[in-house]
Amino acid sequence: MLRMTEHANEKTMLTKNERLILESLSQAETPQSAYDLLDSVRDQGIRAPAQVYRALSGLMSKHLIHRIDSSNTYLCCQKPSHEHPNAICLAICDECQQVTELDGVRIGDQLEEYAKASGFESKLTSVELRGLCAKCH
Amino acid sequence: MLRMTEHANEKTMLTKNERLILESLSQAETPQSAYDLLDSVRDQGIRAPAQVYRALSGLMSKHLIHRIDSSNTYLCCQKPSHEHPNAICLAICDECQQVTELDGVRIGDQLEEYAKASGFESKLTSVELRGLCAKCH
DNA sequence: ACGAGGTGTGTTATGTTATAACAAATTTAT
DNA sequence: ATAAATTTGTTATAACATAACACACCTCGT
Ligand SMILES: [Zn+2]
Ligand SMILES: [Zn+2]
Ligand SMILES: [Zn+2]
Ligand SMILES: [Zn+2]
Repeated sequence: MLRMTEHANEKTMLTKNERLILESLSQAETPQSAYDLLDSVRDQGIRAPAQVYRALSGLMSKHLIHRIDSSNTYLCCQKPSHEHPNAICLAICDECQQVTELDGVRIGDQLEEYAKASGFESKLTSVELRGLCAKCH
Repeated sequence: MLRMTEHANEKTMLTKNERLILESLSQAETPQSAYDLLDSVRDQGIRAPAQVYRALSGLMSKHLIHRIDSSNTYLCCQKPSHEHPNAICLAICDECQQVTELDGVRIGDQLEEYAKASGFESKLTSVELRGLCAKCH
């Protein structure tokens, strides 16, 4: 971990492996699987899935990346400065794989309303839209 | 498969394995993994994952079951008569695992609106809310 | 009746995604 | 300095999913 003097901004508190994985993800043009990432950081000393999954897990809890459940892939958050929204909303193009992150606060609030009608108290919601992006349709 | 004379209602056109899996799923109290289902139908002649996955795949395309991407599990559709909505919305209790299916037409339309602002044309969206159900919170 | 085409089934093998468990190294706190 | 906490490296295994192929069965046109 980093020294105490660097604790100021919690978002920059990344471990070595988290930095490697985040760097690799940020250079990718499309969402990457954990094993894609493993391949791309092998030459930087990472050898086992567990190391990658630990880094991914840390980055997710810091809200710097998101996981796409429908494809078991990961991508950088496009709103890394946002307050943790109650929903993560990703519009994923089935043609070119580009992803656009939508406003998770607005959509999350709306969904929370709907759910509340059934007595459900939502904490964390995930929205994945599949279709065609502006370029592809 | 059934005879031609029974083709009338496409929703009842289930294969033997689809019927077995749907029956098993409908008796489960919580969402089941493919391997949970495999265990529960072993004594009815199903022996391999591929058979289960084929049945699940068929049932999903007939909109009789849904898959929960965040937990790799499957459950019966709670609105089996609904016209195929543009969104499947599941509110999943983290305490008791009960799932409530919300109105996918209404929510899907709303999300489609939001996405369109980014030029995205959505076809099929999935919403998974995590939290506590009415009983548990 | 026959054979072609389509669909469903059974089976084996393999591919893909993710975690458990533990020891060693490093960082931080006292 | 030493103890405590965290991060890392490593091996092994668990959990989830599909590929590929042979065979059975039904339907349809001849
Ligand atoms: Zn984000
Ligand atoms: Zn596109
Ligand atoms: Zn449904
Ligand atoms: Zn509950």
